[in-house]
Amino acid sequence: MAEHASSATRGIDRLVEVAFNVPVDRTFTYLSAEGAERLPIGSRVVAPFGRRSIAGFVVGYPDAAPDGVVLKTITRSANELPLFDAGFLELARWVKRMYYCSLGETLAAMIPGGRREVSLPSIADDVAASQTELELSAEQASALEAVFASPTGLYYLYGVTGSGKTEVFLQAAERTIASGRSVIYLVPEIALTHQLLDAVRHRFDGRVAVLHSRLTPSQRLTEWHRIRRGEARLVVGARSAVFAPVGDLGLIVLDEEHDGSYKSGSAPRYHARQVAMKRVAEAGGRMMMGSATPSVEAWHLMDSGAIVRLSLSQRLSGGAMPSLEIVDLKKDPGPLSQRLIAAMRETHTAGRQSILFLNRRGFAHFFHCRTCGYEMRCERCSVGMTYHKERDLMVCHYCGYRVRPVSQCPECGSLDVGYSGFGTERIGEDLERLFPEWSIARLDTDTARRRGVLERTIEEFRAGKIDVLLGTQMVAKGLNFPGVQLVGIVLADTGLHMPDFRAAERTFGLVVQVAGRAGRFHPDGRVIVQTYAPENGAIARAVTGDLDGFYANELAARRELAFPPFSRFIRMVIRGGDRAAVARDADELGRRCVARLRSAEEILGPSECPLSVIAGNVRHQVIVRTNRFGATHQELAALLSGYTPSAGVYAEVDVDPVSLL
DNA sequence: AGCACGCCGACT
DNA sequence: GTCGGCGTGCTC
Repeated sequence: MAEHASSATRGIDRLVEVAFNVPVDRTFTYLSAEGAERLPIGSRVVAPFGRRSIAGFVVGYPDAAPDGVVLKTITRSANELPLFDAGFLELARWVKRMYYCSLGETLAAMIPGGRREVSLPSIADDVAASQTELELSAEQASALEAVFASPTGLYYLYGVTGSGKTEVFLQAAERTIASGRSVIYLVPEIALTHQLLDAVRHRFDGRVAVLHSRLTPSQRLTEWHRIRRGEARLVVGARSAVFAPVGDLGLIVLDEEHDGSYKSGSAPRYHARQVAMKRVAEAGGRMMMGSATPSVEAWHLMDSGAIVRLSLSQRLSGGAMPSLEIVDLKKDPGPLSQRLIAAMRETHTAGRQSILFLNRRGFAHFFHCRTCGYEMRCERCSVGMTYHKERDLMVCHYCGYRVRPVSQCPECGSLDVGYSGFGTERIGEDLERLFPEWSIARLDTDTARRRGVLERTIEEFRAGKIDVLLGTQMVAKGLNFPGVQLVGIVLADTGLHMPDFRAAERTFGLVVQVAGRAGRFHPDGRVIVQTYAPENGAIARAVTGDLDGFYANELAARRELAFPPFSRFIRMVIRGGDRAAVARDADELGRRCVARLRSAEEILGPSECPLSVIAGNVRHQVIVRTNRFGATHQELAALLSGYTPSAGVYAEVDVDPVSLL
């Protein structure tokens, strides 16, 4: 008692540890308001910080005040329940450590930013999706049984589009919830469609919380508290939903596991798959991944047995695998080959629909001078400018910089200039000219910019009011249209020549995924793949459906180069406006890495990034390759804690980078 | 990251 | 003479 009294007089009882969303790898000690209850872990508070007042999170109770500073007092605590508990905080500390950022930055990324709860948008009544459990095929049923044969483990539903992965996921979720535990169901943002949401809302009624991008921060907060209260037992959402504060986590579903959007592009640069694995391991739950085109890493883990491979080989609902044909654009020139045009005519005559896919926006990708070789590049980035005809602008797709098009070379004045490298806008124009009497719709971020266009176009296409749907990624993922017979990939090579070791994997995955859009509901689906590189292994194997061959070949190549999954990368990008300062800092960081990362296999660089300038920032990189990740990670943490770049220079650390551009 | 304080050029 | 450029330093 005496002890308690004396500590109270010294104010120990009032000390709270607060984490702020600032890139400073430490927390700060405050006094809670006099006479107030001690603030619980997970409280959001507002406190004076420097010369401003900002929100932070209570993360602990120091048992001593720091030396030499006058403590400030918490201004107020948000009038709400704590946002997280000790277990959640442990997860945040793990993420912070793994991805090298501050605790406050991590918590800010894990927790919705809303300040007050609000009512949620009402659910649409017009539901076409299946509302009841479907009968499982023998293959589906045995996959489900395999998952539930053990209380834990990592499983992979490997199966073509239309093989019924979703139904197995939903029934696994139902069984998990029935056993009293909770479920997190992750999908790429683009796959958060009405179809899926209607299905889960009707099957799981009031027990589901959906976290999608159209929610306001306040609406997210409302869902967050519903999850914390245990009201929602199934959480459906994109990447950040992996942090949903469910109690007694029994299952995480990670659909479309190969999708790059599971990796965060800003601090903390976490991968939802890694976080999910960590969470199920801690909770003693199961994890189910699924894709028709697993990442090479996941395939390797399946080969090794670390992930159980459950194959779904048959298409359901009368669908059959489409026929795939390759068109060599060197022999039947594009952008739209005679073969593809003929196939579109046949499809139209048969009263069916076509989808054309091209992963590049705009009209043309290069403006160049045939006299002096000039090529128009962005002033602020090291990439070419794309011509957008409708807007009559040259646009940089990295930073948005735009300039007026010119009709003569800005360097030598020659009039012998031209555009090359077609995008969706150009193909759209070609289609209008070729098929003037058809209804053609284009779907990319340029046309979908206006609100409602995306939904309306999809609806009209599904209703058969559109003959040809032309688009980028948007038309490639998650959408199923009963009337589609033909899918044309306008140029399969787009990502192939990127200076990135995952280029082949991405190209392969894209072709297989897009091809899966055809023949989903009919046995006569047809896919035409146009390419300048028909002999390329990734494209050839995608077209022949030789998935085993692709993975075996790709893994052999990665093993040869000692690239992931046979090693791990940690990438550091040093960027800033001052070229000399960036080069100097990158050299210094590289030297320190060589000296101190004794466990690393190799230090690559420092060198210029392939995209050497973005938005006026010069970019250099150091890539660490290691077979002893734990040791290297620890050595790097020590190194970074004593490293401060020059003013105006920033170092970004990316663990297991997805892109090396 | 903010937001200050800090020292050198073109304006009422 | 001031207003203001953004360099660098700190935040309990």
